[in-house]
Amino acid sequence: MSRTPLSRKRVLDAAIRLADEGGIESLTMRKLARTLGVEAMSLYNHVANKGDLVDAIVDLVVGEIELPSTGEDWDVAIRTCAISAHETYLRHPWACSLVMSPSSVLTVRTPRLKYMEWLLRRLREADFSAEQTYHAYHALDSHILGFTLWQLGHSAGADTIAGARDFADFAAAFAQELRADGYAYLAEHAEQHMAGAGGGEQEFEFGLDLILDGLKRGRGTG
Amino acid sequence: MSRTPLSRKRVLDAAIRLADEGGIESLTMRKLARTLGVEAMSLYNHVANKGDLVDAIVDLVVGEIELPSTGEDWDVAIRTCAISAHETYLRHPWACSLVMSPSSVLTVRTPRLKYMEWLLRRLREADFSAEQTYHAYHALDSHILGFTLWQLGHSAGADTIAGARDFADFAAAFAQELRADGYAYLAEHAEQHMAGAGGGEQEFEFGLDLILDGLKRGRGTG
DNA sequence: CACTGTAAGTTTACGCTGTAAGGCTAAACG
DNA sequence: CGTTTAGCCTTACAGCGTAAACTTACAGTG
Repeated sequence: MSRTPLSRKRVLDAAIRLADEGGIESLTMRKLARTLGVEAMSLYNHVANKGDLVDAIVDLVVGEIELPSTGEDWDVAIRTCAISAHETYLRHPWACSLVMSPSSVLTVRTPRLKYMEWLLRRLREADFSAEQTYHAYHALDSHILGFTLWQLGHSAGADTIAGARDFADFAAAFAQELRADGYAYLAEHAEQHMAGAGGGEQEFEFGLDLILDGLKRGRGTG
Repeated sequence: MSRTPLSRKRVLDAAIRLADEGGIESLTMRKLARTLGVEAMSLYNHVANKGDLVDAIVDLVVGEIELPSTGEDWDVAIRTCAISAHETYLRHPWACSLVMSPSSVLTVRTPRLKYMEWLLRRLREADFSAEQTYHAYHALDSHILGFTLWQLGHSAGADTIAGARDFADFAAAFAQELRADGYAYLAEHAEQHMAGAGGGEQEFEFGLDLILDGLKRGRGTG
């Protein structure tokens, strides 16, 4: 009967697929089981509970982030890593907020530890002081997660709009409405958003380079 | 009978109090009603549904952010605003992730619009180009929300630890364990975290100034 | 005064959630 | 062969958001 037997990997892969398609709130034990042709309770043979399941798929996602091997300069290595993280979180839009969400400071598992250790090591080996590294790490991680989450929030809405009607018309009408309500600068900003169809890579790298340049300038003086 | 009649304000205030105390996931229509001495369905006379309730309390929180009146220099005004936002989100730890969370790009209500418009206006009036303003806004907002969320996630765990046992002993043991597992730099980082008892203001302002300095340097050249 | 319309609160009910407890089946082992 | 055990299923429960219908209280009008 049981055609392909369940396994932790099969469960986790299906869970990621489900979350990628419908968002994390659509990931339900019953629904996940259904996509695997199984009953909900069977999942508990491979997963302790839903929290464990979620932690595990977040770890899988964090494991996708590229950590360039030693050899490249610290700044290009960190830049590559940050961009890879950004792309990874865009591929799995539900993961970003889970990585940041509370309740996960002592539940941190190895892929996350490896990521953190890698980033800290590259900074320290680039001759940043312990204190500078401490600050730099936070500035970088805040930007990676914060910006990506921000971008995800706003692209979710934009998709809805774009799919609904003629985009250009809608954008113009929306900006006009904002201006009528006295939000002139916001209207300008919204227009810039709707004009830049390519997504947020440019903005992401702008902020990233702001931080990296600031770090370079401060190195040695701390 | 009904001693103090319900009202939207009473409902929202109670909801904020509940979320402040037990986190957003502990905010339940039934529980909220109970704290108001009322049945769950009564709330729907003052609130369209739970989504509306949540949107409304997020707006109240965003409304707490200080937007310095014109008169101060743009950089100190924005710095004040960013720090006020940081403190506000620390006061209401559940709000930060909601502000960033998807589904809220066209649901944005006036307090959020006012905040965005204010920040964009200060930048444009400081002679940043439209494009620079676009990037600067994202860099700033990413840092404010991203860093705060990051800090909240990690302080939640720290609180648990601190309350549980002798803090210094625990911290030393934790760092030692990390080192034993080959995470030397991470151990150093953890020690820095546990040493800095004051919380994250210092780190927040470090990243903020990194961005503000970068913006100052780029102004006019774009 | 009675009559009526409306707003506010309650009751009941439905379909959803995560998961504890226990039963069934089939392969693995002595 | 009998027994153990791992994997899966069934049932059940408490809690969730909320639709629909019911009850109550009060304001306005004649």
